[in-house]
Amino acid sequence: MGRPPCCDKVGVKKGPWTPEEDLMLVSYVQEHGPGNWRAVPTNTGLMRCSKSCRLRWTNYLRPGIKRGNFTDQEEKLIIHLQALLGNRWAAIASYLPERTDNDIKNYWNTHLKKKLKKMQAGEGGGGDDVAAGASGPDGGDAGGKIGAGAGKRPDVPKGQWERRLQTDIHTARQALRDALSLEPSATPAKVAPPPTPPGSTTYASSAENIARLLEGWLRPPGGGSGGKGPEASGSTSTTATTQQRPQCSGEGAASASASHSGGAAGNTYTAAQTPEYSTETSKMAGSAAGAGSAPVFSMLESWLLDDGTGHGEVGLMADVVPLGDPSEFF
DNA sequence: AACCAGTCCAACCGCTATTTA
DNA sequence: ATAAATAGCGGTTGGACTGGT
Repeated sequence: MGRPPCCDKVGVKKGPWTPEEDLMLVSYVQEHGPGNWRAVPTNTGLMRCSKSCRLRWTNYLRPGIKRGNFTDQEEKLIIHLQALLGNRWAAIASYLPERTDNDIKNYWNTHLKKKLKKMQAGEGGGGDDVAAGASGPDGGDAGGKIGAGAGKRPDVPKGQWERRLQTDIHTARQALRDALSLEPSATPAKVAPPPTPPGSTTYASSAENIARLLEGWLRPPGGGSGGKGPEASGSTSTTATTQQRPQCSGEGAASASASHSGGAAGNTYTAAQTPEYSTETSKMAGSAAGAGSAPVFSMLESWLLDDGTGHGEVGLMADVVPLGDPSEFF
């Protein structure tokens, strides 16, 4: 009965992606758009399973992805959303359109978890407001999956859990308001896009990314500090190295003529054209989806900080957060 | 300079949810 | 109504990198 896992097929390549593969995938998606991942390997000739292609696109090649350091704002947002939603990284990521769920998850596991632990140890349980969320740093439902049974409670009527969710939203709003007001310089009403630290990399467009990748890839070995060519130890790590650490391939961003400041503007496949990217996030970010995080933060914050009761609280939540099993929230 | 332990992150794995035939 | 196929999510891991000794 059970279907065989797609990746069990023989001849399916695993491991790090090469720039060439990235290029193939990007050009395919530019032409056809994301989705129908099943067809991607066959149509592109990639020896990857569809799952791997989708993951590569959403976590790495998709336009508008910001990489590098998380800002304090983002950090606080993640902490509070995690307290509210648990480890539902995709839902949390919907509030941070420039970040992938994988990124947020990694950041949580490597940074924030420890940070909160330390803080809690230091506070002796008193609790900084940051950790004052519903379920604590690890989330009461951590690891829980929608419908995953283990921690599942008896069915709650939808109306009931929505009311409870709304109550939680009020709590979360209050907590977030507190957190955001801690920022001395950042007036909630207009939060400038987080300044990009010198070392961090903003992924303006996938085409640009690929251009940069290929630049490093095609460079004769010995040219750069990280310049092991394809022939050296296979292709592994070239991708990660060049992308994670742009300085390895020379000036990195400087080599890219594409519009860096305009986010995805320079890409032929704009964020607005990307269904996956445009659906939820564009509701918040509007037409400026690729222009940095400001619009997103502004809308979110204006919602969070809006004292006017009311209209559309649940609506926004329903728009932004895919509502799963209600029992996950309690 | 060499070694080692810790950190970080891209990618994989297994599962559930949703869609389709 | 049912089963199969596909998409998506969250947890985990492997390996490169970094900093300390």
